This record gives sequence, structure tokens and C-alpha cells, in this order.
Amino acid sequence: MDLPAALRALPRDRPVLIAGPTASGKSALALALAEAQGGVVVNADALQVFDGWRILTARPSLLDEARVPHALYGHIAPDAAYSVGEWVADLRPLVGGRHRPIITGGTGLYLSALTAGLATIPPIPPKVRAAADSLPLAGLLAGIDARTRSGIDIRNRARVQRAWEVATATGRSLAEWQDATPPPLLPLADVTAIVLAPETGWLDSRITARFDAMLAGGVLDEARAVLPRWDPSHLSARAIGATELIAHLRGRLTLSEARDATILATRQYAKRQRTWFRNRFRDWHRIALPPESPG
RNA sequence: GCCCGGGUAGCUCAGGGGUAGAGCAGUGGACUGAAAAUCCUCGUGUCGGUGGUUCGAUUCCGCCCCCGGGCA
Repeated sequence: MDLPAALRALPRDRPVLIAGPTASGKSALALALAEAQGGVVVNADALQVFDGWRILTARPSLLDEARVPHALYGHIAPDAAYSVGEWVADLRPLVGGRHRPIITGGTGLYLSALTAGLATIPPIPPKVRAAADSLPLAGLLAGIDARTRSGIDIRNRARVQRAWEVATATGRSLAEWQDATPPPLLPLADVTAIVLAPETGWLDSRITARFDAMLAGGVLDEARAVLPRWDPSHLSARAIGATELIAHLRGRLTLSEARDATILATRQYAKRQRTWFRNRFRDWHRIALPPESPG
């Protein structure tokens, strides 16, 4: 792909961050940039870190990976746990290394943790997680201090449970941990931060076309390979379309139904991404898509 | 052609003489370790058309149009 004019004159020594909703063309842009200027393409996507659903999660192809160095793609086993904290830790050695990192992905939380910092909270022991899983919302709320509670959406179980787990596992409140957040690994001022801003209808078409290309490219074979060890509780099972494709292989959905459901879920995901980027990445350099055709 | 159902929000449908809701879709938003996750907000649309009854019709009646199904 051609490099947008605005990017040709980028300083070559600074790390680059490329955000954008799913199917907006981040990977292709990162690849083009790495080929033009050098650098290592680093994944900032919560699902592409897992081995297994390579086609479904739209990871760069083997061919792409042969052209320029790539990092943090598929380096986690499909049944393993993972989190933002581990991702930031995995990324640390790549910053200031031989190759300038071109960090690209659609997980807003990951990119925000990078540029805004992340509290250094220790991992939650499985026992605490299990205890939390079995508590009702009210029970979790009862174990959270007032200050933390006022800072989270108490109707959102995921938020409440996280706060409870941190308090229970560490003896220190989530709010206190966050007060002690260290400086970010890559402050916005030290990077070139780009966010792709595609027009919705254009992106929707690309989402559909991309899933059809996945079907043509063997995503059903990929699903068949996963089927024997399929476990919906694995984080890697959250790849959009995984549940749908497995359901199809088990005869619970027609291929057409699985396709429609996957495309719909992908559009909804893209909308959430747009909201995050629009409101949290205001200071990033925006590239509107599709590009205006010359002439 | 006749008989029965239906025609209400983008879709599927509920409702019913005082100008209308639900689910889904969509929108906007939140989000510091499960984030491709999780959660919150937002519902005016010639109630198919047209005449009539009525203080008032989307609701009742007539006719017409369209979509199912049945009978010929």
C-alpha cells in the first residue's frame, strides 16, 4: 500500500503507534511503514497475541512476517491467560531496542496503558478469581471501599469484580493502586501516534469483504483444527466469530447464519473502538478513510 | 373469484375510540490487567389507502390495494 503523504516525512527514530477500528487497514499501513523506513511491527491487539485463530483474528500472514520483523503475534498458547499488564511487560524490551517499534492494534486499553500508564498491580491468584466468580454483585460491592466504589460503574460486574479481586488479593484498594500508577512506558509526547478514522459505511463493507475472504482463505479449516480442544472459557475463544464457526461445525448454525452473526458482532466491536478512539485519542494524528481520490 | 389471517419504528411483532409500545438493529457514552470483554443512555412512526360513524379513529364500519394460507 502507498504511504499516506503525511507519513512520508515521519521522524525515523521515534516509535510509531497505529490505532484504528478493526478492518481499517492498520496492519497494511504498519507493514508499508516498516518497509519504507525500517522497524519492527509490534502487535497491540488482545486476540492476535494468541496462537490458534490466525485467520479469524486477521493476523499478518507468514508472507508479511517474512518481509519485516513482527513481534507479539501468536506468542501465547491458546489456553493461556493474558492481560494488559503482561502485554506492557512483553513490549518493554522492544522499546529502545535495535528496531524502531511500529505498534499497531485495535485494543484501546493496551494503547492507553502504554501512553498513559498502568498501575503495577500483582496478578490475581486463581483462588481469589474463583471466589469472586461465585459471589453475587452485592457481595462484591460490600467488599469494596467507598472511594474505589465511587470511581467505578457499580452496575458493571466486570468492574466491580476487578475492584473486589484487587482488594481481596492485595489488601490494598484499587483506588490506592491507581494513585500510585508509574509514568507511562511511551508518553504520547515521545511517539508518533496515528489513529485511522474510517467512514462507517466504508468500514462496514470492508468488514464484510474481509470475513468472506477469511471463508475463502480457510477459516473453516482453522475452526476444524480448534474444534477438538475448543473451550469457550479460554481467552482466545473470544475472537469474534469463533463461537459462531464452532456452532456451525456442530450443526447449530448454518454457514450463512454464522457469517451474518460474525459480521454483525464485528461491526458492533468497531463501533466501540470508534468511541474509544474518538474520545480518548483526541490528541492523536487522525487519518480519515477512505483516502480522497486524487483529482 | 370466494373464505380466513395479516398490513403498526430499519427488522420481528404487541396493543387498542382520547394521535402508540417491546425485542433486535442503530446512535451516543463509560471503561487501569477477562477489553474482539463488560456496562450505561437514546423509541414520532403518513399505525397500507380512502370514504363514513364519532366531540375525537391508528383503533369501529364500507370500499380499494398489497402479502400469506385455504377453497374453487
